[in-house]
Amino acid sequence: MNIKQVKEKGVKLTKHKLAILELFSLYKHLDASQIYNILNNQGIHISLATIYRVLTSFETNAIVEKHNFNTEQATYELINPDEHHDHLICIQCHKVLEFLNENIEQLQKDIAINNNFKIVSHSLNIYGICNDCTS
Amino acid sequence: MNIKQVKEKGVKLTKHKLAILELFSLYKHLDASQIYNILNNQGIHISLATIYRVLTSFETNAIVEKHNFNTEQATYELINPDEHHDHLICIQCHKVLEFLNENIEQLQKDIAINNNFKIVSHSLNIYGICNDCTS
DNA sequence: ATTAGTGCAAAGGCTTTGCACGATA
DNA sequence: TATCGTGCAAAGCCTTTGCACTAAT
Repeated sequence: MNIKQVKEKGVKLTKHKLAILELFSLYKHLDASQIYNILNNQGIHISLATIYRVLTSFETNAIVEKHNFNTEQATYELINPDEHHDHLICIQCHKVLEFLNENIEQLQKDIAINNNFKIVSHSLNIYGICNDCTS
Repeated sequence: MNIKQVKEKGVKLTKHKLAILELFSLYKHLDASQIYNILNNQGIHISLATIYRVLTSFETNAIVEKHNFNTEQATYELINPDEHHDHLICIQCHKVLEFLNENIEQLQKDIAINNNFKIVSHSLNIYGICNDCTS
C-alpha cells in the first residue's frame, strides 16, 4: 500500500497521515504509542488522540490491519493488497517476522468448507523465541 | 483438564474455583463477564475481581488458555493437555468452533525451523460467518 | 466562510490492586 | 490464631470522545 494507492481509495492525506504512512514503510509493525514516541522524537507534534483517529480511519479504509498479538496494545501494519502473510512473534524482544505458506492457506479454506463456514479473515500467530534471542 | 488433574498441579480448589471449572466443562469458551453473569444468575455470589484472580491463577498454572479473539474481552478455555485445537470464530454470533489439522501443525513446525524460531505456542483463528448465521 | 483536522482533558471499558473483612485450617 | 480467599472501591491502562481551537479549501 503506497501513497498512490491510498489516494485512489479517496482518503485525504494530511501531514500527520503522511508521516504515519512513512513510518509504516520503515518499521512495518507499530503500535500507537510507538508512533507517538517516534514522531514526537522527530519533532513532529502529534497527540495520541490523533494517532488513534488516523489508525481507525486507515483500518476502516483497509489501509492498515490491526493485530492483537498477545500484548496489551494493538499492533498495526500496512496492508499489501497483493500479498497476505502470517506472523512469527518473539516473546522476548517482540520482533515480528512474516511468512507465507500457500499450503496452510489452502488447508484453512478446506477446513472452512468442512464446517460450512465463510471465511472473512484469519490470523495465524506463532509465538516463541527468535534466532537473535536464542543465544 | 479435570478436577483430578488440577489437584495434581498443586492448585488448591475453593468453591469458586470449582464453580468456574464446572462452567468451562459446560460452555468451553467464556469471558470474565459471562462467568460473572452465569454464576450470579445461579445464585452464586462472586465478584469480577475474584473471577479475574481465579482466571489469572488458572492461566499461570496452565489450567486455562487465554485467547484474544478480535473482541474487547479476553476469552478463556480449559486446556486439554492431550489435545490441541484451533478456532473458527463467527463474527456475527461470536460462536466458537474448534478444529484440528495435523498438516497445518506440521507446516508450522517447518516454518519455525526455516526461521530458526523456537515455537512456544501458536494461535490460528479463522474469522467469518458460521452456518447458522448464513441463512 | 465552511469544512475537516487537532489537542487536551475527560470518560469508557476491561483488568488489576489495596485494604479491610470473612472463611478456613 | 494465622493464613488464605473475597468483595468493594479505587486505580491503571489502552482507547475513544466532547469540545473548543486551528488549518485548509
